[in-house]
Amino acid sequence: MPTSELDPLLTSLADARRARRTVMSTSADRAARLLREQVVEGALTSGTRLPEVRLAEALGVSRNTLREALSQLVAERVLRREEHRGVVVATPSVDDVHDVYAARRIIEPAAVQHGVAHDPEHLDALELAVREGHAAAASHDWRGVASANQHFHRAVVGLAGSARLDAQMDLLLAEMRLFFNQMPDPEPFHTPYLDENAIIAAHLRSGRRAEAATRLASYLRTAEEQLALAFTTGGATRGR
Amino acid sequence: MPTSELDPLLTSLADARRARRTVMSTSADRAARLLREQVVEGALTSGTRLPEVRLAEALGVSRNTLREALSQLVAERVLRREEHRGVVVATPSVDDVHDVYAARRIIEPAAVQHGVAHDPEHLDALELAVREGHAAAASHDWRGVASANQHFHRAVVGLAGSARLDAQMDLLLAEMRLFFNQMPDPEPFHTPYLDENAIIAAHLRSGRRAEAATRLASYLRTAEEQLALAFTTGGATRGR
DNA sequence: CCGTAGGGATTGTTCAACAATCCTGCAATC
DNA sequence: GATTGCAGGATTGTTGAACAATCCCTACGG
Repeated sequence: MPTSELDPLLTSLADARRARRTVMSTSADRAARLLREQVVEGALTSGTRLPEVRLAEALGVSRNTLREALSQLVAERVLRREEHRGVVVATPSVDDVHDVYAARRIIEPAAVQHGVAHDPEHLDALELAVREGHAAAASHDWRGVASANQHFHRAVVGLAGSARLDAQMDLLLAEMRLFFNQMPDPEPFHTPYLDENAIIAAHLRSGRRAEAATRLASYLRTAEEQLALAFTTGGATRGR
Repeated sequence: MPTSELDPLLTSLADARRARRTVMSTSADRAARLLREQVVEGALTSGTRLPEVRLAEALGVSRNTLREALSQLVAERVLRREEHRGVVVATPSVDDVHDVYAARRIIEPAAVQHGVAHDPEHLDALELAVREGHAAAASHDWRGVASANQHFHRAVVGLAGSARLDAQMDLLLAEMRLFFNQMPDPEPFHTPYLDENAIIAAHLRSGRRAEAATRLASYLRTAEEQLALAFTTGGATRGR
């Protein structure tokens, strides 16, 4: 290939173009992103039905493109489609809690112990999430603590160095938000794990992977128990 | 609840109804399932564009419902959408190979070692896949060997006991099919791993999880190298 | 050889419609 | 009084046609 010098320029332009694309994107994608955001942020509590016509005009798109967005979100498990009854925000049960944690207990400790991307960049992301969590806790912002916690676990999976695994983890974390939004009193659930995160990050910074992995594993076990307990006893507000 | 005796009948009916729903399903879902099948079975080689009009009339659905199906499949990464250019069967690169294997190297050994569903049922599934592979090899059906291999690894992940992880693994295995379909000579790639599968299954039947996990880990490492090698030197037929 | 204008094809998106299905309320019945 | 039957309305599933925006290719001109 004789063309040599301008190659970097070409690729950078292609990148920019792709970036603008992802910013602009299509109407369906934009609608999907908005809806996903609303669901994950808890603005739409689980179980609420989403009528297509109202939703479409609220988003300023036609019903058909809205349905494309909905298909996308249903495939991501963020929404559930019940035939001829409409799409609803998923209403997870305690079984879903166990299923999600079964997956997390497999993925996260393994990423810590056998990940191939334990570079400074990812370790920085871990510690950044820890600091973010402490800051949010200082101002009694439990929602911020929850966000920071999720950022921490996303960073944990990032250590594996697989974009596909990262995407999968994002889906799992989105479902976690649904769990939280369904709990009666989510606040005390998050704070205890702040210190645990800090310890794990420190272990990893020093290269003590095994310790970090076992710590994370037991961490996840207790978190699962607590969450399941809150679901059964606390009478999580099931969909009517 | 005083109503007691007919409760089982009620639940069984509800189950049947749900089952029929998943069988019949909607047009969009059916189209999506057909397309996914075609892609995974290798009938549609990677890189081929899928024009909406022709595809729609081939499937006997309108363009709008087809687009719903396509949105679904794009969300599943089975297809890739390039704006204003159409959806194409994903054309994986070497980077994708490494990414997929990074995920598998995290998930599979961990499922073997720390899975919570090592019950007879799942172990039977493992051994069934082993036998299926040997049978296919006996009749020199390399495609059958590949299928059996995938069934084996799906069963491995099944040991984790997480439906979500299973679904994720199905996606990864579908991408593996794309890799194979792109290789010039896939036959000799699959057969060497038959014995390896048998050994791992035997280890697990005897409860020797650690041995099975390490064996599987090194297995995946060499498989990744071989596949990457075939991609770079073999001149995998990139999109025209 | 390089750029460029034009035309055809394909995608993104909307609108309007219709059948099928679901939900709600009310009347009729045992 | 609770259940059944039955309209009527609302919502979903699906279609067909249309149009602008964009891409791809080709032929033309410098």
